[in-house]
Amino acid sequence: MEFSQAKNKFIQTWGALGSQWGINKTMAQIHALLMVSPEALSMEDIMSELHISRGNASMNLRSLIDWGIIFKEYKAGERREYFVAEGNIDELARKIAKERSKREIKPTLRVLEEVTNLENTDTKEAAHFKAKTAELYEFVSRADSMLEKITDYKENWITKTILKLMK
Amino acid sequence: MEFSQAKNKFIQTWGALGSQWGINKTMAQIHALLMVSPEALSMEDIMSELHISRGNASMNLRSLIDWGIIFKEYKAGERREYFVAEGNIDELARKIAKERSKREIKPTLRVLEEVTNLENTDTKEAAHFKAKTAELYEFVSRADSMLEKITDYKENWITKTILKLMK
DNA sequence: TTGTAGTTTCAATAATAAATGAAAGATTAT
DNA sequence: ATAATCTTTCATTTATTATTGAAACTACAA
Repeated sequence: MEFSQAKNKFIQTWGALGSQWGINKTMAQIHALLMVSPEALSMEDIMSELHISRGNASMNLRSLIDWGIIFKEYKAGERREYFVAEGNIDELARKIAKERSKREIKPTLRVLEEVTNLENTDTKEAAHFKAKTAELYEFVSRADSMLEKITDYKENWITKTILKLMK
Repeated sequence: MEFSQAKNKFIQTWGALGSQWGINKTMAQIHALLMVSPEALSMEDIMSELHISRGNASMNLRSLIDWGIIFKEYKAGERREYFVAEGNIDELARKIAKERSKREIKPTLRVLEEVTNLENTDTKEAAHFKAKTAELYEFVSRADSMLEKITDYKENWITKTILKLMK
């Protein structure tokens, strides 16, 4: 396979994966492009490589920066901004996990906690509801804290230890 | 809070969470409804509780069955079908993890493997590309196998062990 | 075999989400 | 100041995804 073909395939695949995970396609593609670029790229570079508009590029670059997985870079004597991706993949995973936890899991936990505090458990339905949501709360909370712990070890020795444990 | 309010809030929240994870809203809502229902529900029940059409209900029930997280139930002497959710939450998580791995992670791994096999690494770009995709392959592959191992232990002792280890 | 009670399919429509591009904002150089 | 270069915003358009509903299909009962 040609380099340009391989690169394109990688960007498309990463974009598709993004969509399935609730991240918009372009955002994932820009990230893919920056990951495999040895040099920082300008907005123009990104627009022309991915055939997207200025507005689209601008907005998605901002989102990626908000997520903390790409950074701005300035070149001496140049006004234009350049962008690079987080280079360390463990760190990338850590940031994504943290962000999704903050945006999705934590709010869900708050709702679960709220609805499981239902006082009135007269009916069979209400009692079952309370039990199930409590169980769900426990589970989600446990999973979230596991994820947090696994990803918080930057050196990632714990991951290796776990894998060894489970051989 | 009233039971019916709490129930509604839970269903809405679960639906919203689903969308963010690439699962359609109705599918997640049906699942939420069945999870908190002590009795099996018919398609009619689901349609009227969620105010959705027959076609929508039928299609999403099928998807949920394909995922293995809800089941059909037949009542003696009744022609109509009833549905119940997987009751065990660990088992639910295991099935979801397995399904997403099969549908998304495994295909991604195949592409990563393919593109990283690029022969020609003359240019700096190509060399960097090969290195990055290889690194990504290693990472995704490691994460996938961890997930598999964690969720495969039905009794889940390993999860508890890990949490203890990381205190 | 016809009717009844149910389920599935799928083309049409509606709802949602993403992308465009032109105008407005910044920032630096002259 | 004014121009030049670059970035951001956001109303509009376009693309994607979900939903509807009516017809086709299935299985059983009379």
